[in-house]
Amino acid sequence: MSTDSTSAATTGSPFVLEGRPTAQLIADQLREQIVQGAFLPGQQVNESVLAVQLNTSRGPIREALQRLSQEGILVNKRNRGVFVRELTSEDIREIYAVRQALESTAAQELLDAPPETIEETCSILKDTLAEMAKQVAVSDWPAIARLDMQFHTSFVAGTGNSRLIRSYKTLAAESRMCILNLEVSYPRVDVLVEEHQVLLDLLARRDRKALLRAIRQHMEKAVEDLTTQHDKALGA
Amino acid sequence: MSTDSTSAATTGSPFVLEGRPTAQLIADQLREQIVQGAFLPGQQVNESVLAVQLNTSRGPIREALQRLSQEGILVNKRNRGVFVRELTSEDIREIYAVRQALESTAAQELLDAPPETIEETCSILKDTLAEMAKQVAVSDWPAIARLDMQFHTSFVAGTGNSRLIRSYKTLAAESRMCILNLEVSYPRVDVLVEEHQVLLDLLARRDRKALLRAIRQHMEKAVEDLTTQHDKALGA
DNA sequence: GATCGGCAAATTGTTGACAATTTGGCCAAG
DNA sequence: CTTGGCCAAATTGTCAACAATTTGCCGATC
Repeated sequence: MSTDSTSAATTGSPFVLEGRPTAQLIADQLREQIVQGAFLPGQQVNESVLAVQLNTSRGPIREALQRLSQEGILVNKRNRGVFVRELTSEDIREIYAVRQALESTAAQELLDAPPETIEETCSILKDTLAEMAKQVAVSDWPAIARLDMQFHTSFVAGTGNSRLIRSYKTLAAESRMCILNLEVSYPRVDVLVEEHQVLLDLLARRDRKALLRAIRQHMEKAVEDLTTQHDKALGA
Repeated sequence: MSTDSTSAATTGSPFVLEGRPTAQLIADQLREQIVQGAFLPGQQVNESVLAVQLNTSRGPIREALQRLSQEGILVNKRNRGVFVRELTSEDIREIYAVRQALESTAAQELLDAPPETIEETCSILKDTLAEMAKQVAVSDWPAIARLDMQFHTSFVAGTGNSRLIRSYKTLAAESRMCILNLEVSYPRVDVLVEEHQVLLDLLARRDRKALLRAIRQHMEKAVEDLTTQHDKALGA
């Protein structure tokens, strides 16, 4: 914790987890921290210390951790504790295969939706993309990773299909964990913005076939980048 | 577990939730009961009574209920309780749209897998189908519904893609809740076996295109059946 | 010197009690 | 007769203490 500014803990402690849905809040907060790399893969997450850190008891913490375990970003070893999941190249392939399936479906549902739905989605995506470009300029990689997934999540959210969204969000969190480790090996981050811009344009133009192809290529490229990076780190 | 009858308690107690992963056990047990219709849609599920019925405390019960809430078969109203989810026609369309996406992906992954993987999957599917035919003969609808989803789940499981499987299992549970209400309006249950046999044959023949088409049609037909049934019940 | 057995520390799993909140009914006022 | 607020019951949300289990270490023995 400490100074990382942006979100989450913010500050430390003056406020005591305001709000109503407590365990959910903790889960969201933790997910954000994990996904941003505040906890290293394989690291143990201790219930008791979290309880005191967040100024609550182990009950809500436990619920939150269990939730994140079910989402797959934590693993629960019986009577041992929960640990931040370590993702293998195989995991990456799995995640992106499912993402491709869901996002392709989202594309089709979106294109069959009323025009105003498409337009509103495009508008949201445009804003996200603009923000991403801004962060690319200052090379804030965690922010870029966040906006990358926000783009895709908003895309899927445009369908309004709550099951699609629910399934996708889980994968989005896992993807952010992957992307985070990609930082060093990405020579030109601006291609990221371009790639997403292509997706947005194709949606706006309602070019179904090209959009589906672009999604597939986007995913395949990501797997390529992530696995090579991953294997390289492993070999080193 | 005796068939239905009263409900949960059944049992009474000869066995006390043996085993190791307790909360998970409770969740599985509850999911099975809910999905079999032991709890009616909209009905409240009380933590305390479950705790005494299952001879445990509220802690594990709570975890199990939260898990099922996250899966979507229960809904959690803050400070009110958890209730069995009531599915609308819109929900049905959502569920089957995602199922189609995931199952199509599973088909493609399976067809790209080594032959022995396909063969083993076919073998499992064949057994399930045989069992289904048996239950059709005696018109045990809950069993048929269970085997229906077991067929599809095994199909997806054949890919070995754990994310795919995880996402699909959730939808499978929701689907069973839908199918259960379909009983009365299904004049010829044997077409169910035939339909699944077609899917199995196409997988065995590795006919990619036809298999994908069959999956799409299977899902579309299901939505058709389920929504008309649902709307009829609503109108009545 | 290596290995097996037991011991202690740490962590999760479980439990029962207490607090907070929502809901429905009841009573009174208009 | 209707409407408004108050009160009580029921249920979940939270908490702190206790129990069970796993792990790694240390010493004794072969």
